[in-house]
Amino acid sequence: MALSHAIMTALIEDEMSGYELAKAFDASLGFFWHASHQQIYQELRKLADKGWLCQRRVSQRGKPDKQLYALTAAGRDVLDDWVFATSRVRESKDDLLVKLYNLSDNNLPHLRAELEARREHMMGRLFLYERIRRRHYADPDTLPLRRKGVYLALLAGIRHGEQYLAWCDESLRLLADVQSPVA
Amino acid sequence: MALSHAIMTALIEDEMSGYELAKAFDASLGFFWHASHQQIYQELRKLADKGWLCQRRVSQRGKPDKQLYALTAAGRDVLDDWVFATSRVRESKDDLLVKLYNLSDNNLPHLRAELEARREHMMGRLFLYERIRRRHYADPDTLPLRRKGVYLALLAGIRHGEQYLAWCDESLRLLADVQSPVA
DNA sequence: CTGCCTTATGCAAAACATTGCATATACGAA
DNA sequence: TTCGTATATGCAATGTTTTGCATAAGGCAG
Repeated sequence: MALSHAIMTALIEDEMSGYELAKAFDASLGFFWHASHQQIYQELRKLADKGWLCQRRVSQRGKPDKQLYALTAAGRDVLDDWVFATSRVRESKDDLLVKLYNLSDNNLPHLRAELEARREHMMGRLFLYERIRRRHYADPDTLPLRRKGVYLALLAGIRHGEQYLAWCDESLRLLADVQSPVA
Repeated sequence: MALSHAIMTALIEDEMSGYELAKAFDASLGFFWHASHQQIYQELRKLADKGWLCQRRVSQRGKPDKQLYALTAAGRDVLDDWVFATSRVRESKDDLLVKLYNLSDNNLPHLRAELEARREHMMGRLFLYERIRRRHYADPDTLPLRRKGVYLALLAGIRHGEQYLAWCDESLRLLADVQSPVA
């Protein structure tokens, strides 16, 4: 219901190939909307069939041909309408939280390790976010409107990351002084 | 790949019917793992077919019969093993963040309204979480181990909610003094 | 006694997502 | 010259999730 819209969103300013889109997703929109290249290629074709994107083949030197996709006027309209539809909140579906319901002496060390891993992962993610913020969004108030929106999405990622990190720490602290079962 | 595990997790302590499970999901695990009743019924049958759950029909007075499902030893083993599998992080897929990439003078009022709505929604959610916390998890350090895990999951929800609320406020602030386009 | 709500379960189809595989060109390193 | 990596696209099968519909009994309000 919305990968299509995420893809069209990525094409607002520039036409792109499936491959470039996959990269762009990894570097921006994909922070909150992951999509594999297979999904992207399939969706691109569907969107082109519907007339929301148009396609043109481009030859390149030293590289295979690529298919560039651009938003059509019809696609632009669909996207604009979609923004006005009310969207519901989706829960995040984190395995780790379900696993924590199963916490026992037996799996405690493993779950501690998973918490550590999440902590590391999120730390790396935060460094990346912060670098992007410093480079492109240092002064949010002066940004043009659309960039403010992008900034707020990034900020959501940053705030979420900070909070998640703090939660990992708090969790590890609570689980730190649990006694190992007596042998 | 993990709805099945969430369901088995919900059955660790008590046998339940599909209907009861759906309710339990809405009130606890469903905070981070939403599942509709159709999904639950389908999954329950699959799990029973695999021998991870066992089924028994119970007649009730003044109500239709219900199918109770309980975790088998095999199911218990599968669940235990699953906890040890490393789980990857899933991104949250929030429509609103994608919509913010489309921010314009045109949709600004609508997106502000959506932010307000999220704010209200999350506020209600937080009240609920806090009530549960105060009632059942007032003193985390003294909880038995498994309950500590459940508490940490709840805490993740609380921290996430607080952060989300703050982000909504920050976003509304940034978008508050944007000039309406001159007519 | 009619209509609506809650309890209780389910089918079928469609939409969406993941996994594994397959193909091809070109560049640089060993 | 072979191997790995990056570019570039795709099929097929499977698995997961959503949407829409259907059934049926009992309780309660008007």
